Amino acid sequence: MQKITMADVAKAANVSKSTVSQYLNKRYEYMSEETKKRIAQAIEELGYQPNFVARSLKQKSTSTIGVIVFNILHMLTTQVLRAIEDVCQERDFHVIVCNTDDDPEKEKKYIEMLRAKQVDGLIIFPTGRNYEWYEKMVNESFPLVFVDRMVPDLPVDAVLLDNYKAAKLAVDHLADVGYERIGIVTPPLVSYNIPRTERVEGFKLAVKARGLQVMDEYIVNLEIPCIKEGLTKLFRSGCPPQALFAINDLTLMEVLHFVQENQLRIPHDIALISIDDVPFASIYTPTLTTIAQPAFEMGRKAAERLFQKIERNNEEKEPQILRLEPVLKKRQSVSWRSNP
Amino acid sequence: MQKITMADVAKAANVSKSTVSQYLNKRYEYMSEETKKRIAQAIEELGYQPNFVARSLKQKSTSTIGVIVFNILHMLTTQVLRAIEDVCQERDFHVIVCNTDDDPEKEKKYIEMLRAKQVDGLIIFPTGRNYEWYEKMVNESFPLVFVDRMVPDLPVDAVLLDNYKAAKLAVDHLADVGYERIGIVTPPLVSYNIPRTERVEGFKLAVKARGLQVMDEYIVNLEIPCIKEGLTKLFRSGCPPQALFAINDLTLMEVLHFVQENQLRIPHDIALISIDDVPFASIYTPTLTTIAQPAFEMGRKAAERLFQKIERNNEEKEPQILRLEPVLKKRQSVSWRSNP
DNA sequence: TTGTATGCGTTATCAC
DNA sequence: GTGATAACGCATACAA
Repeated sequence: MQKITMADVAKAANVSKSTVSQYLNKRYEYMSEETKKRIAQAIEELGYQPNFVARSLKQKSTSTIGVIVFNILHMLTTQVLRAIEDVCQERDFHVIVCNTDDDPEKEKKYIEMLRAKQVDGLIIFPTGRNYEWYEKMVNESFPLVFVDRMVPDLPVDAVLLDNYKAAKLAVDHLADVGYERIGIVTPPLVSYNIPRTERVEGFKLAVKARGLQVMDEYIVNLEIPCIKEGLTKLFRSGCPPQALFAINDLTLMEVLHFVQENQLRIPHDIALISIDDVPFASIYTPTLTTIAQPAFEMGRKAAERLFQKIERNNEEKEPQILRLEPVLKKRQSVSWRSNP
Repeated sequence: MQKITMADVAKAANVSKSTVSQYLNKRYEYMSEETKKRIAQAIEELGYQPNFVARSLKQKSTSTIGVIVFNILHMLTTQVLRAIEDVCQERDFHVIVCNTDDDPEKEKKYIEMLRAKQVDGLIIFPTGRNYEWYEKMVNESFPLVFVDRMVPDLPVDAVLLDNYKAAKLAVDHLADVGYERIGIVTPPLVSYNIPRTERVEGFKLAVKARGLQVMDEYIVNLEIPCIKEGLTKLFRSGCPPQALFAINDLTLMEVLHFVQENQLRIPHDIALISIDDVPFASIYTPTLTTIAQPAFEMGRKAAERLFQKIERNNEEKEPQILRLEPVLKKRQSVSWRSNP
């Protein structure tokens, strides 16, 4: 089963390779109907399939982009990916997906390999810990867009949630219905993880803006497996929070486990709000109040921005940080609380 | 910022291109330390990055596989993808992910384009409706593995759930604890969707094997948006089922919505079991009894099988249909029911 | 141990 | 309108 090439088609149709190439690229202008037919027939008979690799080599463009994510298992990632795929589909581009487990070494390797494979652009959910590599791409003005996280001091386009607004939305909603002692649950705060930092920061600002107290012990920042224990301690203390704000879906899961194990009633014993509109929010009992990230919009915007850069590579626009609007989904896990 | 090529490196290091090529491919055997150093230095100074496309053209291998799925948003898909990615990572392969929305036209186009891009193999969650294209790949003995679904009468390796066993597991568990009137909920049965068909078939067999009655009106097969309505009708009828078996996560969601809207109590009013171990199974109230698919194993097995075919392309083994074991996760949504 | 020549399958530039 | 011919960047057989 050796491959049929353009040369074979040319021979079969009694024309030259160049003519076949013209035909394939629809440069019909100066081509006789006769030859067109003969070529079409030869292609058909031989079952010729163009070799895109050769074409890519010549044209210096692969119609392929790379997407490097830190965890493909996150809902957000999947949805963003889906949106990116849709945009690519419209343009006959393909997507190479790579998973880093938030490991900078893997990220570095992927960046290197994908660039070696000559992808036309890269969308990255960055670990945030490969500054030189990001910078290198910027310097070469290689098409690059960050998603979900951004890297400070680096002029790279990024599409992410407006985390401050999301936190404010949560706090304001809780405060509006009468909650005063509000806790927040998050994985550890690390400098390179911007969303976490921003959400906690936004939380503090919003609490203060409401004239409420920011209680340090209400800020639970622990590795995922330790969260339940941390919450247990907090709730055994004298004055536990009346409401918890879970910073993302994974922490929400831990909070729910905690609630279940301790037979707490939502929202009576503890009100709950979280970022990420988990799929079971509307079927949980009670239904869960969440703050949805516009995941598809994030993916679409990121992809569109990337294609802008791919298509007119020259015009060096200012890097643009898109902060998309969170959406409050009011459900039952937060409800009116009369003041004591 | 024009590209640095091997020729540039060769010139800078004062050697020929071939020597550089040797160096890059670690064919050090007959190379003097001196030249090695010079080449290494030249590469470093020029910031040379190999062009993998050119290499691929020459070697007829791209170190890239394609994965065509029908819905990347399904948990199962994501998990399988993740496992595939892990296997590929070990081998320095990359994965191009394509999403078909279960549309055969899109699938066809993707198969064509990915083959044009010279991927070394393909893992497909098939729509089941591109028989000729699948067959073409088989005839050319192009490395191909199906996942989740299989296509009857086509000698293609496939990795899927043992759907019969899964259905039997569900029915037996329900029967063991005393349920007799068992219903099943599924999207429409169509010939090309093997898992659905097998699960319903397996359900019927298992019910009969238990000496129970297969009631046609207990087999709810409707488009997802119609399921709630169908269930409503069923439960208004004289003799509704005591337990429901949801065939996958999407139908489960509909069943849960139905349950919630009608304020039914699980498992008192209706017991529930479903295939797909949804992430909220253990935090739902009550916790949900499910039958887990070994998603990671599926992905890993599929990828390993594909690499076997890629590596020793010749040996034409009999196609192998791997049916993986479902795992019953007993939780609270099914519990002892005393016979009336 | 290193260099030369050739080819991988296309596309692009010119002649004809 | 169509056909030579030369790239594209790398790998490899063979020569030196």
